[in-house]
Amino acid sequence: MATIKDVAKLAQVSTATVSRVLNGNGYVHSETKQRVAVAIKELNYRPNDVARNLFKGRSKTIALFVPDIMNPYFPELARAVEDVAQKEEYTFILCNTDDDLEKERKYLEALTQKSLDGLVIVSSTMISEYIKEFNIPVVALDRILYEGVPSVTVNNFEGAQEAVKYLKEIGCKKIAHLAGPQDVRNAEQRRGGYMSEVEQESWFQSSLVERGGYGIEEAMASTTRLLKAHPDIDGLFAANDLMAVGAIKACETLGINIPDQLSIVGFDGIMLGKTTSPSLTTMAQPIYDIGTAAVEMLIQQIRDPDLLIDMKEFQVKLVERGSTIRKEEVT
Amino acid sequence: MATIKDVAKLAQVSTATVSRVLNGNGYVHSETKQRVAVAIKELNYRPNDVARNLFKGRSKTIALFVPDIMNPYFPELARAVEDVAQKEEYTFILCNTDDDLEKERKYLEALTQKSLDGLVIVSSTMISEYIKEFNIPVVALDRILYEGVPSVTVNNFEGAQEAVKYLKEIGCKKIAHLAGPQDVRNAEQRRGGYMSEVEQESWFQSSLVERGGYGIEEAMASTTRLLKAHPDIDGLFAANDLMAVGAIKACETLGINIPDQLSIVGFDGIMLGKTTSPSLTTMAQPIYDIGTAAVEMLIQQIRDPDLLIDMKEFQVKLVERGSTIRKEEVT
DNA sequence: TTGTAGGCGTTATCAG
DNA sequence: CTGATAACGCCTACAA
Repeated sequence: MATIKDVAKLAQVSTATVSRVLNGNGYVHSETKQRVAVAIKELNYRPNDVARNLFKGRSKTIALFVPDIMNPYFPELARAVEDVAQKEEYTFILCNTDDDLEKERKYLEALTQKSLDGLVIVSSTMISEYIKEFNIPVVALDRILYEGVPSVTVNNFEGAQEAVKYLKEIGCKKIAHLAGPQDVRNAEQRRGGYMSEVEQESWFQSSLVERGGYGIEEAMASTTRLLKAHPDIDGLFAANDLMAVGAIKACETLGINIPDQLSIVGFDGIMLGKTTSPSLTTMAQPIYDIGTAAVEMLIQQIRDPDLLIDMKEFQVKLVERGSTIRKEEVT
Repeated sequence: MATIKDVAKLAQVSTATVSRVLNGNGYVHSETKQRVAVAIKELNYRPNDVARNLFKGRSKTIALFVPDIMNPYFPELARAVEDVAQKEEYTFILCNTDDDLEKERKYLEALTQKSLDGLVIVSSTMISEYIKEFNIPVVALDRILYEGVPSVTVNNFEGAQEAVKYLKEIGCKKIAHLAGPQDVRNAEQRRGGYMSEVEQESWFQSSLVERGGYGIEEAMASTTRLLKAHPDIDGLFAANDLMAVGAIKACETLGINIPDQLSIVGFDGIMLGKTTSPSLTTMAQPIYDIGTAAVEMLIQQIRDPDLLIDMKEFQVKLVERGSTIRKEEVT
């Protein structure tokens, strides 16, 4: 690998001059600039970023922390973040945290040593103390960490309300909820939205809410329990699409026809919902846009660290597909 | 951030000594070692990796090039690569190349400037010249690049043969093939496997092979065309799971019952195949293991650059699910 | 067993 | 307009 010295020697100038033409700083006679340019081309010289980073103390690198890239929600997010990073000439590091505080800490420590510039993080575990300690620009995504960290989220509460309203409107008379993990903020918000819509209903009982993890298998079990206890449920709102898919699978096994006997609405709008049979009606998040917004916010923070904290909230949108159907009015 | 100098000062030794205890090099009196250790703890000192990398010329960083992380095959792969990287204390960089040669080149250039240590690459476009030029350890994954690059693959040809044999065995009398892109090596191998099994059959016609991209939508169109032209097809082998899912969706629209009227077998074993209705019979790849093997091979290359080229081939395995059914013998 | 000094490749400052 | 030179933080001969 050629270094700046080689270029300087070949062009018969000092390294300082080469550096100047490289960065477009200071004055350089156009003729010497030419000579340098030629030398650079000649040697196929590329500046060493590591040396640069050492000098500057930053690395033009950002990381994305997700619980698990295999969860279908995250690839689209990762894609968005990577696209922007690439466009802005940042290197993109991906970390799977498994929502494990210890793993998060390790990653952060390792990356700090590499002068990481910033971090987009999806986490329900990461605590303020840690982040503050590392003193690095952060944007929280999907789930708010704590006051004082810029974040990008969606209107979980209202989205959930809308989902339930929709189920009511198409004629559901008894609507259950598959709730997500208690320690995940957005899951609680969605449950809150559901509750606010059904609490006053005469048919409501607390046993219509079934708790579980954010996964397919668990949701299948939950759904089965739910339908055994309440065979007359005709509407189901799942806290995320994965759970909704689990519900669909469970109903397939139980011989319950969707949407005729039971209408199901999910949350997230992941691709998976398009390929099930029936395909899944869902409250879709603009996942790609969320990711884009998050990095852009992050890069702003990096450029101007004492920018005021920004919070952006996206709106979810009802996407009607095959898992719900409007009941015929029986007047 | 505390530096090695701060530690040296506090421990009343030279930076050389601190460096020695840090790296376990050379002799250091156990007592001074203690003092240094205390100072390190005291200052919460962490060595600056950028400076280290500058000195050493390597960065403890590896990258994974995939066409698009949103393609359901890749998250599992990425997870595997990242897991090993993390375990071996490498930083993991993810790049979406869109199978675009120019993008690949840009990434490679940028990463080379950052002293990338090695690269796992899934690509049908990347050409030998480029890689050689950058002179960096590489492991090709899923699709072989060219002779002389270590690679990890699966037995595409035999796997495809097995899929077709299986369809025959369960009683299919006319088996079509949804072939993948012509410029993707593994797609051609799978087509080859199919051909070798059907060429001799009296019912075979070349129009039973329908070409298309590796995506759902295209496959829906191809399937529809295929079934219009040959309504009597009772078996279908798709070059990958995504296409198979497309085929299932198309049949749903066409009112063709799967598996009763048509048995479908995919290739890859992605999670998506579990959630369709019916669920997808497929030739499953050990995706996670493949990823693991690739990085491990890469790290070996990094440690010992003039190791002999290694090629590893994994076996695909038939996973029977709902999209195929054994026909009753009519004797 | 420990310290000194030079260098990894760049950039910014300060003279000239 | 250009060239020395001192950092950035760390590591490894070479001396002592």
